[in-house]
Amino acid sequence: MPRSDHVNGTPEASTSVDFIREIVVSDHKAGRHGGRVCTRFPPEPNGYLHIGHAKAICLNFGIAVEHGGLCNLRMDDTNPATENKEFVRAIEQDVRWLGFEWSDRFYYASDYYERLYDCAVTLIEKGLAYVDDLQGEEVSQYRGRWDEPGRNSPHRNRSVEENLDLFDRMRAGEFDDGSRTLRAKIDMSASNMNMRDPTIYRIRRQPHYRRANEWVIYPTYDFTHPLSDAFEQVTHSLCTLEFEDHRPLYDWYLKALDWVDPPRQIEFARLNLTHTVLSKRKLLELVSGGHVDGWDDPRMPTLSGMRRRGYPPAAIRDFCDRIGIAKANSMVQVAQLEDAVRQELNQRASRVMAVVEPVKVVIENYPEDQIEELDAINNPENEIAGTRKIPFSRELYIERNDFREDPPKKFFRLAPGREVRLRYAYFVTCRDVVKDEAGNVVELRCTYDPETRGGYAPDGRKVRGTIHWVSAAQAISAEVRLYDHLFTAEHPEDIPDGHDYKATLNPASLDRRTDCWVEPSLADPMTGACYQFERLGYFCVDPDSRKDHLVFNRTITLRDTWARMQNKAGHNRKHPLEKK
RNA sequence: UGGGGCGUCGCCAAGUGGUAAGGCGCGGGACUUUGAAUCCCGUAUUCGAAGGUUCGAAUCCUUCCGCCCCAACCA
Repeated sequence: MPRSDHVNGTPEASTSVDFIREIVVSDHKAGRHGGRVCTRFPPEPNGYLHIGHAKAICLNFGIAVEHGGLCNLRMDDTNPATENKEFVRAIEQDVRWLGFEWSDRFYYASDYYERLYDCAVTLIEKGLAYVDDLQGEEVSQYRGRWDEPGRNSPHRNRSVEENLDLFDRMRAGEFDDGSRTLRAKIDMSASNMNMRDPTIYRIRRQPHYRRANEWVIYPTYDFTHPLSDAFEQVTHSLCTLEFEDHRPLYDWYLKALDWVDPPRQIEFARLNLTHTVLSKRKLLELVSGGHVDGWDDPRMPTLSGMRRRGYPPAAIRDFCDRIGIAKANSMVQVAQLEDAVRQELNQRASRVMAVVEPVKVVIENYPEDQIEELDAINNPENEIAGTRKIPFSRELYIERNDFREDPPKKFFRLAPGREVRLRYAYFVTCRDVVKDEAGNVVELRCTYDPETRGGYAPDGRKVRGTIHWVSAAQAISAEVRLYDHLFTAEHPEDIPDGHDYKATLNPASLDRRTDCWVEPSLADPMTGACYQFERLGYFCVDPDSRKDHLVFNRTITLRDTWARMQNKAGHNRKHPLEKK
């Protein structure tokens, strides 16, 4: 029993927090930043948000909520070449969908361009920045290497007046793209490469999606970011590990501009997930290369893809809580995410019956024209969800793999001469198997026991198997899209040199079934609604769905110990390109 | 090769000198009109390694090993 339990007297209070929250809590307690807590989520609108961003969103918005603070949503748009409005729209939608709200604190770095320009002028005036005429290759030559100091640019010692004049003319468009830059005057021999006179402004004749042709010079990330944070009075600026090296520069800019009560940058490890990729470059490649059907393809790790797939936002938030925040590079197993999704859906999803791969069953001793209405429970996890009526008749569909002509050991489902329970209906026994010329099973002839209505045997006899079904005459036809991991490789990015990660794309990641049957209660579902198709998994209504053509996405399967038992025979599905 | 980080169970991850939380996964069992859910039980004598300090070390010191990031006018 941890000692803290006794100290604060609450036995369950040993909830540990991550190192960032620890810092924020202690800053808050110490009354730093005037007792305020303000974070921000600063995506660049050059792609769609993915599950890795969700981690950052939950962290930033979560911390703000925990302290009665604020979290800003800011478009970090300083590179007009890659950014656009569609991405801004999608980002807003996804953050909102995830369950967070920023009211009027929606900002654009591009709204700060004038102010940033003024800051740059101040740096020049203080002798801390200069206009450099070195270009591309020369710059990197002068920068030196890790183990050798760089050299000062020959233009490093221009007068303040000359710098001011040149910088003004850069803005006015007097110089060609790339011909000059504004650089911070720091230290060309710094061991941290970021401090070797980093670029502040570059010349780019590139129309901006919001500022059009207003500017021909654009500020760099390293300059823009600390100042944007400062302008917005952010207190804690949380970012990923690769920016750790940039922190001295982040602090330098704020110090150079005499910023009072500057924000503090803290870095944490970004998320990696098995069986997928999370780099913007690769996601873009999957979309533009047509390997998936857009950013919101249900197989994508994007938030819009997950939304379409039927992942509840609460499950994603729960997942982010579970994985925690730390500084060690990590690779989270996708099973962790899937478990969060199942847990959420198990509570929420209405149970219905649907048959994805149908085989017809005829109940020989059931009256030809009779239809019964049977009671079915909507959600055993939630009593107030109530019950519904489902029709039963002489002709039904059951799942093809719930029948085996030659059943293996421990197979509890239907087989010649075997009795099973049709869920909420009757016990039936298979009497005959009808096949086509090719030997495929096309129909099962069964008999039912009228005494077992509702699925109960008055004589107390047991059946091991209960299978789902739909009544053929009332069933509604539907398309069902079954999804699997986008990559068969557990670590698609970790493959031998000379190979393309796309070679590990899973050819079976999408399996469209067009001849499925669902129970009549599903006649007119709302887009996005989620269901559990009993014994199959969780499904949601795809936006492609129409009243006369229902389309369901399989969000995730149910746990399937039977399938696992069968697979145990040793074949793991490791991709041939996977290492070791 | 210089700088910055990180190494605790298969995967995440607590732990902050007092004798290794928790979750996922996995294995076993109970229950079962979803082979689901639920419920039990089991899963690190040891914290990258080796030395040292200490009554006591995952936590402190030393050395070593391994992994990640950095030489864009990307973010």
